[in-house]
Amino acid sequence: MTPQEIYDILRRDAVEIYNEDELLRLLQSGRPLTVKLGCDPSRPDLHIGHSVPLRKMRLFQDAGHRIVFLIGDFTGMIGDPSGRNKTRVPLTFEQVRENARSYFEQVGKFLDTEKASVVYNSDWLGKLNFADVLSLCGKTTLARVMERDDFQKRYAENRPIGLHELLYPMMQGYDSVALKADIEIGGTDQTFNLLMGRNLQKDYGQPPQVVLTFPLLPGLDGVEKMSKSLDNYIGVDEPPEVMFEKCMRVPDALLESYFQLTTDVPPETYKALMKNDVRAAHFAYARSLVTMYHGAADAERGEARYNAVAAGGAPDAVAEVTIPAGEYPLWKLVADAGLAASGSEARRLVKEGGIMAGSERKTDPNELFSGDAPLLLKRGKGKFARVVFQ
RNA sequence: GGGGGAAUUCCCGAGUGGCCAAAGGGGGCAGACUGUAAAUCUGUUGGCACCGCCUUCGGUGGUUCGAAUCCACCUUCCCCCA
Repeated sequence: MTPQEIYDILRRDAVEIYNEDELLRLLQSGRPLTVKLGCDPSRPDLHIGHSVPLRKMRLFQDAGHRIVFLIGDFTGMIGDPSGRNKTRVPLTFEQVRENARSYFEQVGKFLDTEKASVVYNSDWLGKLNFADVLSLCGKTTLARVMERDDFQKRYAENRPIGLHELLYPMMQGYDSVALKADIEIGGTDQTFNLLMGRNLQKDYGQPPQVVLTFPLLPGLDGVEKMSKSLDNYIGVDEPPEVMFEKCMRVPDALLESYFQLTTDVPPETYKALMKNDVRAAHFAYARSLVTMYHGAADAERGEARYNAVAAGGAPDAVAEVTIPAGEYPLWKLVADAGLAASGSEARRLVKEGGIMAGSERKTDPNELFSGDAPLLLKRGKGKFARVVFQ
């Protein structure tokens, strides 16, 4: 790809570029650029929302640039007591390294980890003394820091803002100084921090990095951004069947952005598809995404399973639970099969008509079953388990 | 430093001695309708082999036959004044 082609793709997918001319000039300069991406040192379960910036990193890597994953371990080790977030347990050095290792392993799905480097910001932030920190703080003002909309919001709502939190943007910005980053990419929620890096670099006499922000992928609920904790995600490590099914659940209104941000399907193709038949477009999306992460054979399997369940049947492969032979009330089986979190929930589900045993809808939680043959249970629209008596 | 408020179940938020497993809304789950979508309507939403019992209302002690509700201390947060 020529620098111009890379530039065009970036321009198409980025929300903002600060600024475009500098980016084009850098790309055309012919020298290998240092491209920075900041990573959270906590839970390293990657979902396809993460793939948005990672796919751009890949673009740079393929063009021979130096890509750097910056692990924000310094803040992670201090712990962030901010806002509503529950007690966030500070991570230990070992945990951070372990998380980073796992993160990197998953990143391998997107790019060549051999040719990428990983750095930890504790390496330099941990060495600053108080005078250094003060001098760093002197380079901005409270008003500037408070511009950030989440600070503003919290301030307006009388929610606490830790003094150290005000310094986070400074720390992140200083990372760019330490790395002499040419380009930094991130989600739109990082805009302020990324721009802080640009400012600080100028203050430290470096050429300011170009900042590229990319859209945050909305989650399957269509409201919040995709995240594991909100359970509205498609994980890159999920089994093909699950992935396929989740793809089919992507809200219609979001399918276009999912196509654009998470696949290589050309816009003309998916736009035409969506115009003709939204459901068919979902299938196309599911196929291309599952193929990307698992391969064509798995995509076919996922599709076959989806169709079987959609037609009212049961999939071939169902999780099996073995329990000792005997007589059990239905609710107990539902709970033991893992289809309900507790006995009470199992009872409720059965009463509400949410449970099928075999091909019959059951409504009496106390109906007894004993084990001559394995029993297939179905909860709701697509959760299955087979109970085997032994 | 002084004064005044607040902490409730997944979230927001009622409740100010027994009628409270705790109103209402959000979210979740399930049913109907569908495309295993959206919208809409309905039910449900602490646990327990469950018509009864057990544990929950920031923490620890106390008052009372009885406490989410009253008292003491503690913790955390917010507001006002300086």
